[in-house]
Amino acid sequence: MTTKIPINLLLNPQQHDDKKEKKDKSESCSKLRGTRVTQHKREADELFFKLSNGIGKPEFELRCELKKVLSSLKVVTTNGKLEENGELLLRTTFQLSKTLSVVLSEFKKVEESNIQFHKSRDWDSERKETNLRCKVPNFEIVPLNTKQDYSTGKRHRGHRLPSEKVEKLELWFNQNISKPYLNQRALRTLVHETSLSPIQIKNWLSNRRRKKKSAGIADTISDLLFTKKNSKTDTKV
Amino acid sequence: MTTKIPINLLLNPQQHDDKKEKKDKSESCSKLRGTRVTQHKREADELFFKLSNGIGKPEFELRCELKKVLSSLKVVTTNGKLEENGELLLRTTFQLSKTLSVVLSEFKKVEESNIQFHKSRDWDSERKETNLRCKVPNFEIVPLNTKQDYSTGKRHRGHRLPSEKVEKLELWFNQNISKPYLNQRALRTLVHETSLSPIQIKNWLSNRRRKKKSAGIADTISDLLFTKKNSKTDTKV
DNA sequence: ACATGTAATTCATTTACACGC
DNA sequence: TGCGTGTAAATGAATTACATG
Repeated sequence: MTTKIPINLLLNPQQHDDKKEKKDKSESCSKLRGTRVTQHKREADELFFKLSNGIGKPEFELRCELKKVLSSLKVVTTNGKLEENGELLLRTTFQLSKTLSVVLSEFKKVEESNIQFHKSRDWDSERKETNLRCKVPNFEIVPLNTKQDYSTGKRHRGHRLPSEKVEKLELWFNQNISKPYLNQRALRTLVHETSLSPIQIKNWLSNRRRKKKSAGIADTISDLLFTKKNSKTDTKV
Repeated sequence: MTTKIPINLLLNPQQHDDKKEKKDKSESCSKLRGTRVTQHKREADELFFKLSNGIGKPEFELRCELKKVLSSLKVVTTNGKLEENGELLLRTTFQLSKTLSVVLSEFKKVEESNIQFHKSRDWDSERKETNLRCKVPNFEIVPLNTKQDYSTGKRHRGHRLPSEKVEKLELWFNQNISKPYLNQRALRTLVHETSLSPIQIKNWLSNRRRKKKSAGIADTISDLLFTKKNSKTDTKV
């Protein structure tokens, strides 16, 4: 059993958040806005240190501390004038805290006592030996485009197929790259593996072949032209 | 004076073409559909050879031959069962022919006799010494997103700024990356360079700072999560 | 069954503007 | 004022489904 967490819950407090999240955040931070930076930086460091050593604590206490960490870090990252590396570090910390907070919320929802999170590689390996119990859900970060509900059975043009099914189709396509055409047996296998209809699989492969064709040409020709494809002039922090 | 050619005119006969282009294409090719492949391949090779040696020819003749080349190549690339490299070569040829055809059309529009194209680097350097005359327009391939007309003065949210102006702003941003904030002098300079309003420039820089901030965090955190950002599993031809 | 055309939809991104500090 | 941030509107690429020959 895997609990799915939409990626937007873990993103920057800037875009792709849904309204509820935004409301919640601005509320919890408003009282701290405008206060001195260095003080909050110290406080945040302190809290985060406490937090990272307090894994055995009950879930509620952890959540309270995380909230404080998040608020403090929010202030620091908003108002702080730091050198680049310091700011990056703070932002990463903010994100990690937020991730932890989201995961804890999910646990709350599952309404189990004495549960553990095991999601991020680093956290995981570092405390394998601590009090592991039963009922450990697997968390999975899902990209935004697979959020929609396919249980209704209603399918429309433009609506995305679940990404894990697309992955399986992609795998088959790459394994049969030299001749990416279906025979009866392959179709049956894929239908079984993906639970998609034969029509969907045929459509998908047809579209995939077209995409491959197109992509190859575009790259080739664009090397010969002046066309500057790369609008990725972003300077990374 | 530069003549702008939208990139979509040069792209694959598959997507992102506008309706007129599509109509034109299907008409000119329909009569050839279904005929034997090898015959047309030979014909195409022949024509392309003739073409590449016939630079001194009048524009009209060149255009006729290009049309034939395009039709033939269309058939070959559509129906042909070739090994991968051969197909790629054919497609590249198709694209180059199409490029030439488009450029010639543009010349037609300018309604000048005895003119030369000098666009692609390779074509250019190879025939520097041939009959160069006056009135040589500069062709520029423009990306799709700058297609819209800004002459009306009507601006809306979401409507893209001309890419050359964005480039200038991007340049300024990167040159002042450590402190990307405007002073009076910088603002005046940019207003003069880009012909954008002060408000637009302020907005752009504000949005750009936000983007930088966000990008840095997203990258950082996504390295730590399982989030697979790269949907770029395309196998290039 | 196939390539191709294209409609419908989603997604990330870009631009503009609102609000509060 | 200028700033960061929230968010609306729009764009364009990509995805999926279906039509045609």
